[in-house]
Amino acid sequence: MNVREAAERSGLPSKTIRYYDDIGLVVPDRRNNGYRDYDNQSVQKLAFLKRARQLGFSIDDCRQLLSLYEDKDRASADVKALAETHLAEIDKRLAELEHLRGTLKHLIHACRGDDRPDCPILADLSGDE
Amino acid sequence: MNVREAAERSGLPSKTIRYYDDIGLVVPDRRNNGYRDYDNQSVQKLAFLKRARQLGFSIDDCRQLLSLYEDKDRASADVKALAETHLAEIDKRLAELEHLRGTLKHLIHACRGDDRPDCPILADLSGDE
DNA sequence: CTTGATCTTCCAGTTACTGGAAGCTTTATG
DNA sequence: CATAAAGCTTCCAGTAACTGGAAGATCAAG
Repeated sequence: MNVREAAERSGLPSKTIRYYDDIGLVVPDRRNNGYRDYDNQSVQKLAFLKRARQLGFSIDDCRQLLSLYEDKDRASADVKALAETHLAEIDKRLAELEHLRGTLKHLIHACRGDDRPDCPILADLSGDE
Repeated sequence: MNVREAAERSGLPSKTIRYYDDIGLVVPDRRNNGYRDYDNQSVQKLAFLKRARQLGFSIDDCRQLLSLYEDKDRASADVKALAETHLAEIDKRLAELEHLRGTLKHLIHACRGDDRPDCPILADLSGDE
């Protein structure tokens, strides 16, 4: 499929998809006319990238994550170690997101209007880790 | 306190803290010698920014989030609406992170070594929403 | 067979930092 | 007191990851 359809299915702008091709992150086949030709697997990788980038993982992180599925030469233990490193990172972010959620929820329920200047949420903003 | 100590306490590099001053995100007092002087509240905002940025919220999002605590002129209903918008965004990201976590966990447990080329995780990469 | 939409590459601009130079201030040491 | 190291300042240039726009090729419809 063309880049436009890959964009629609993955949720990423075509511009970004071409950029990911340029940097070798998701490289599609080319047709005789030079057009990029994406298959379903590439679209899935792109959708995965959309998620992971949105969640603050760097392009380099994403490259590693994608390599988990691609690098057939890597030893099984390495794959597992790499995946577990990223899993720990994800768990850390989950905890931080949940903290952020709690802070905001607290704000909504406890601090309205005139009470806000005195509300104690700022003291809680930085978390407790 | 000086920028260095604010950096140590918030976890952000001093460079970034100066940048946040430049763009008016967290503006400290200045001493007579021109040095920036941060108080605890600013440090807490900086730590909050570290979290939120790491989790993929833009500077503009962060500006809004910080304004929830600062803008005393805003009507209570507006504050609540803004906070709830961001809360919804956070919930969406929580779900995405959890999905990512599930994918990785599945990889670790179900696909090792020689089985990987055939493992069905790629088909699951893009999620189901 | 032309018009309009999509595709291509390339180059410039944006966001959010990040590193380094040049210089002032403060602090530690002889 | 001198002076050297450390830390502060501003400013300017560079990086990462896009993002927009120009110039031109290609394709699908009327």
